[in-house]
Amino acid sequence: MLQLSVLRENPNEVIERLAVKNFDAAELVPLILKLDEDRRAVQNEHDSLLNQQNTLAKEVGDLYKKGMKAEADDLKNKSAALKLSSQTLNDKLSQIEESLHQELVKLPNLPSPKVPRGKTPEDNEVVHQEGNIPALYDGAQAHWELTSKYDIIDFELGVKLTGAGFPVYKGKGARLQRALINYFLDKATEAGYKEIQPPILVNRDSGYGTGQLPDKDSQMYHVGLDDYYLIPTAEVPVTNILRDVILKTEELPVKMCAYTPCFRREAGSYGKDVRGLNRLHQFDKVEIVQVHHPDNSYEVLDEMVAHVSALLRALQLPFRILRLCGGDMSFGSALTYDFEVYSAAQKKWLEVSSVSNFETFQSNRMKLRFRQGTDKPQLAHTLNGSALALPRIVAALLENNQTAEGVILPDVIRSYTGFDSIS
RNA sequence: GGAGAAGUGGCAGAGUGGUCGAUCGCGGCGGUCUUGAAAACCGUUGACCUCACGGUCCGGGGGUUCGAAUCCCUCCUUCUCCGCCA
Repeated sequence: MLQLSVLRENPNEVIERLAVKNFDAAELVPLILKLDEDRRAVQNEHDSLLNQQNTLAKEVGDLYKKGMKAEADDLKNKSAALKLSSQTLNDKLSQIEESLHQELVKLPNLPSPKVPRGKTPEDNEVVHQEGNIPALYDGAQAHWELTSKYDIIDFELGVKLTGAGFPVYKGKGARLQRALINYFLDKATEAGYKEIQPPILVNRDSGYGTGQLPDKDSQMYHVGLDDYYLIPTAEVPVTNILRDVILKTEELPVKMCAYTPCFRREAGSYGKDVRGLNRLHQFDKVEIVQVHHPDNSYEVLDEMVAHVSALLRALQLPFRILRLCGGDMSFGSALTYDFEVYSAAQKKWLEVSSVSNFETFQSNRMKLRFRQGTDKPQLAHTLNGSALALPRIVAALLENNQTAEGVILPDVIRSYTGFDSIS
């Protein structure tokens, strides 16, 4: 959620910058400012009525103490009239506040100046690429063929148990999952992130805090009986740990990481992109989250990008980094870098990580603040990134490292798996 | 699931209808003293809206009253005991 103060001070700049995200705020911004003005006017009126009521109530008390019952009863009548009109104003005030809030949450976060204009993924800017695209041998297969050939991931069995997009990992496949999770968590811990094991069901407040609610609720699985949501990413419970918290400056930065399964309904995505591990309803992911002072959050974003790069480098996967264009960015992000690995048999770049700075967009929603000395509390910046999402990493590892004799695993993961190859 | 108790400021804990936004303590911050520190002493110390005046907030919501942290209803949460259980 954008801060009202920003809208008040630079309404035109807000409109211009949102245009980079292809969001037309030309009507919404003035509407919000009008509601804001109304709110303050009504609140002033309401305040002064309450003030009169408070004064009257005190006078009534004094009169009773002095035994002047008749005068007191007189004032009571006056007070009753005041109460009626202040109630009306109060209703009006809540009404305005509600619609103000309703309109305000419609505004996406402002893109940082670095964000390129553009509408589609083609307009994303490739800022870095490294690693060699492997030349595969003649009989090379896509990962969904390899997984069934070696019996390590069973998609059909998942359909039997649950439905499409819920694969069953078996034997070395299951072991590889566990190995990657441990490896990623160890690396995050080395980098100073505190490991968290959060709930994977969250309530509405949490969903709202990170920005999934109210708009993207159709992308989350919902447990109706208890009104809980299955998390689409660990970002939701982990960032919400600090909801309604005022930190001391010395406590910044807060660095947390977590492994969780993630659940996404992926409503509306069909076709060949969903083949095999490419798009699942349940998948494993290690997430890194930082809460930072606004002054250097962009340096921290670079640091997180470097962390993810190091992981992919260690796994010897060819990858590239994209700076997302305005049209491809998420609602709440100010700047996002996507990581894609090249999966050689599919001959496709697959997104395996997304690292974003949300600036104060999330912290404003969840009242996540810090205090410098005895100053007023100030909104912190929140950042997060996948480090990493497993399925497409597994897909690329299988496809890129396949030989006629089997899949050869990269060195760094072997001490975690306990085996060197899958055959 | 059954029975009972409780939810007040960073923590601890008073307050049960009328200057209570809230006593006191601890912690925090500032100061005096000290070579420095500790101790001691003095002062200060919640959040939100508002340019300000002023207003709001004692788990959430609703109600009674001229007036509620204090009374009533309801929901939520926590604790204790019993039952069940990974």
